[in-house]
Parts: sequence; structure tokens; C-alpha cells
Amino acid sequence: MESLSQTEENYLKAIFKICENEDKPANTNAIASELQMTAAAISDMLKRLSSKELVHYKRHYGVTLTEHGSQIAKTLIRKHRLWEVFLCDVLNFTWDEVHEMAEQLEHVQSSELIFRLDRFLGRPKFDPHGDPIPDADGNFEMRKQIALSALQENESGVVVGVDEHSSAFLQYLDQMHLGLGVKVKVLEIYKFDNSLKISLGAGKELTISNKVSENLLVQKK
Amino acid sequence: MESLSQTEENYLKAIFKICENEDKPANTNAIASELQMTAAAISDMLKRLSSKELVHYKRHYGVTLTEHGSQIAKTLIRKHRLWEVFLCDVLNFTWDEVHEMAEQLEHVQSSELIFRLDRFLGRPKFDPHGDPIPDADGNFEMRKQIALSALQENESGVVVGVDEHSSAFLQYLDQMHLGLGVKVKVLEIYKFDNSLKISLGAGKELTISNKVSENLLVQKK
DNA sequence: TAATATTTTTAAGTTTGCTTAAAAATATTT
DNA sequence: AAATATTTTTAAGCAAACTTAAAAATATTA
Ligand SMILES: [Mn+2]
Ligand SMILES: [Mn+2]
Ligand SMILES: [Mn+2]
Ligand SMILES: [Mn+2]
Repeated sequence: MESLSQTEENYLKAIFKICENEDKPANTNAIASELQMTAAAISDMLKRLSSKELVHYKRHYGVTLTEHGSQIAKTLIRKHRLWEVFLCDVLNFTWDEVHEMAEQLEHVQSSELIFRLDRFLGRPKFDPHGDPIPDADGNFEMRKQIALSALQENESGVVVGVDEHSSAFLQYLDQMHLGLGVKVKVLEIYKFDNSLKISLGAGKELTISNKVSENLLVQKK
Repeated sequence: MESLSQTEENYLKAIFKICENEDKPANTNAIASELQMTAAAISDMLKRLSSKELVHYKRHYGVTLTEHGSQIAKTLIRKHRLWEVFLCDVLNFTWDEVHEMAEQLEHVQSSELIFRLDRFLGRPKFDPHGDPIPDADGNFEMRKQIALSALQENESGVVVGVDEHSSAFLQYLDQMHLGLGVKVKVLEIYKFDNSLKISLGAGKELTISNKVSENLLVQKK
């Protein structure tokens, strides 16, 4: 059970992220773009990950994680999201500030540390961005959520997550008071550009672009 | 202000540790032994650290930290010790369990993180082993402490630190209830091997070897 | 001082993880 | 199907951070 380098861990996470939505193998260019590296570097690493049996790799056919590789990726995601909860809930960082620190903290090696951190935080099920935190076995709690853009006029929902994680978007949401847990109702859909007039919990009205409503996840109410 | 690799940071810490007691430059073999590496690797790295102006290096004459290098080393020690406090005080690890995790956590890069962690922990001045935590400017709060072995018969002191940090020693101290804050009195010194009969706060008596008393730091009372 | 021992540096080579450039495989158009 | 475009892999090379072995510098001892 030789432990992996941070670099190797980042490759597994990238492959997991690409594969988790679509059910097909991750292709080299997608990984290269995710990790901001050249395709050549990816090909190179895939061979090494394959020889360690962390990925199923056949040249020109894309790559998938083995069960072992997948387990490692899920543990990394668990650690990342637990640390984000720690940073927001305990150290009072805002949700747009925590990702880079969590990228580093997730590589700290100690399963006991993560067990205790989880317990200290009260075994949270979701991170500050509404993303589910897998349990110690890698099981995600799935939630029925849809993009706000999928609601019809007069339908309501509660904000439970975001599809886009950039600081710019998160800060925009803060400014508009569109954080997690806020109840929104679609008052009007402007067909021209699919922008929305919505009302927030406190009766305030707001117009948001389609790009915003597509990246804001709500639970229908 | 190119940021340093974890490896480079570890070299600076090692040099600092070697130089902090004695006032002479650190020699190659001492660093090699501290980092468990060959002398050749050290020579190699010293050239690179020197070109980055983190150390004063002249071949065959040993090495010292520049002001910049020293500042980085002190920040690392600050981070290491604050994380150790976090692990013990918040996550309830014991003092013999935290060092390895802190070795990793100290390399997480974010001055805001360490500022907030320090504030959350109540700006502690000492870590779980009694070692002083430098402030944000790198200033250590010094304490007048001596080895228990330096006490005369009938003199008393309070345990405030350890000179040896191995798990084995720390666990031994736990077993003997010789943790930080415990009041000890030297009842008898056995000249033959310099072992001591001491009494603890609760009136209990105990015999300890010279090796133990030399590594146990007390504040004379 | 000369011989010997120790310490430090240099030289050469390895592994990891990247790069650019070229070649090869696969996919898309015409 | 042939031509063209895209994707992926291979080849060659580089930098960081190590190793072992040999050489050089310094220190100790006779
Ligand atoms: Mn994140
Ligand atoms: Mn997140
Ligand atoms: Mn420590
Ligand atoms: Mn400590």
C-alpha cells in the first residue's frame, strides 16, 4: 500500500470528476484541460497509474478508475469537503475563499485525522457549496435537485447548491443574497434571453440571467 | 516571492533547528542526519538555497540562514506548533500522536488560515509539548526552564516541556503521570547513576532514570 | 610534518513529472 | 474512399530531488 504523491492523487480526482456525470471513459484532452497540462503529460501519467492498477487504460480508448482508484478519489473528495466545512463553519471563511486551501489540506495523510474532523464537525452531509460529502465508505447522499432554470413560472424552490464554483459567481450570489437555504419563486420567464424575475424569501424581487439560473441548483418545493 | 517547495521548506527548518541552540553554522553532516539524507543531497540543495538567498553558504564552511530564510523557518515552526495545538485541544489527539500530521499541515500555504487558526485557538503561547509558539513576526516567548536533572535535593519545579519528542518518551511520561503542569519535588539523588526519587503533586513517589530527568524541563518553584 | 581519518563536494545516474515537437491513430468532411 | 482535421501517443529533453562512488578539502594523530 505505497502511498501516492499529491500529483497522482490530483490525476485520480480529475478523472473521477470527469467521469462522475457522463458514464463514459475520460479522454486525454479532458484531463489535460482539467489539470491545465499538456496531453503528453497525461498520456505519460496514465501509463504509470495503470501499472499501479489505479486506472483501466487502453491507448486511444480513454481511461476509467479501477475500484481502488475510485475509492481513493472519493476519499480525497471527502477530505476536501470536510476541510471546506471546517474553514467556513469553524474559521468563518466565506464559501468563495476555501477551495484553494482545501486543495492542499485534502492531501494530508491520516485517516484518523479525517475521522476526528468529521466527528468534530458533527458529521456534515454537505459542504459549504451544497456538494454532498461522501461517507467513510465513499457513499454519496444524493439529493433531488434541479437547475433554477428548469422551474416553470410560479414554481418555487430552495437553493441547495451551485454548478459553477468560481469566486466571481459565489461572490455575485452573496451580493444578491442568493445563498444556500434561500427560498426562491419564479415570477416571470423572459423568453427572449431566458432571464428570470424571481422573488426571494423576504419578498424582494430580482432579475437574473440565464447563466445564473442554469448554475444555481434548487430543490423544488 | 516565488513560493518554496515542501522540500526546500524542510531544509530551512532543519538548518534553523540545528543553529538555534549553538551559535555556529550548521554543517552538512548534521543536516543530512536531521533530514535522514546523504551529505551529497545536502550539498546539492545548499547551492540552490544559496542562489535563492535563503542561506549564507560558503563551501566547506557550513551554512546559516539569511534573515529571509530565518523568517520562513520561524513561520513554519509557528504553523507546525499551532496545528499541534489544534490537533490536541480541538480534535483530542494525545501529544505523542500529533507530530507527523503537523509536519504535513505546516506546509499548507495561507497566512490568513494561520491567522484565523491562531485566533480560534486563543492565541496559544506554547504547543502541546511546551515548546514556544513564535508570534506572527517570529518572536519566541522565552521561558526560564531547566532540566529536572539540574535540581538539587528538596527543590521543586513544574513540568513545562520536554527535550526529547519521541512517542516512546511521551507515552512513558503519560504512564507516569508526568505531563505538563505537574508539580515535582526531588526527594533524593542517587549519585551512583544519577537517578532520582521524586514526588508528584498528589503525594505519589516515583523513581526516574537520569535519561528521563535530563529530558524533562521544569520551571523552578 | 607526514600520514591518516573525517567531512564535504563533485560527478554520474535515477525517478518523477513536466515540456515541445513529431508521429501515429482515430474521426470527420467532402 | 480519400482528404483533412482532431486526438492521442511517442520521442527527446529538462528541472527537482534524490542516490552511490570518487575526488578534494579539512582535521586529527602519530
Ligand atoms: Mn472545493
Ligand atoms: Mn466545495
Ligand atoms: Mn512536532
Ligand atoms: Mn511540538
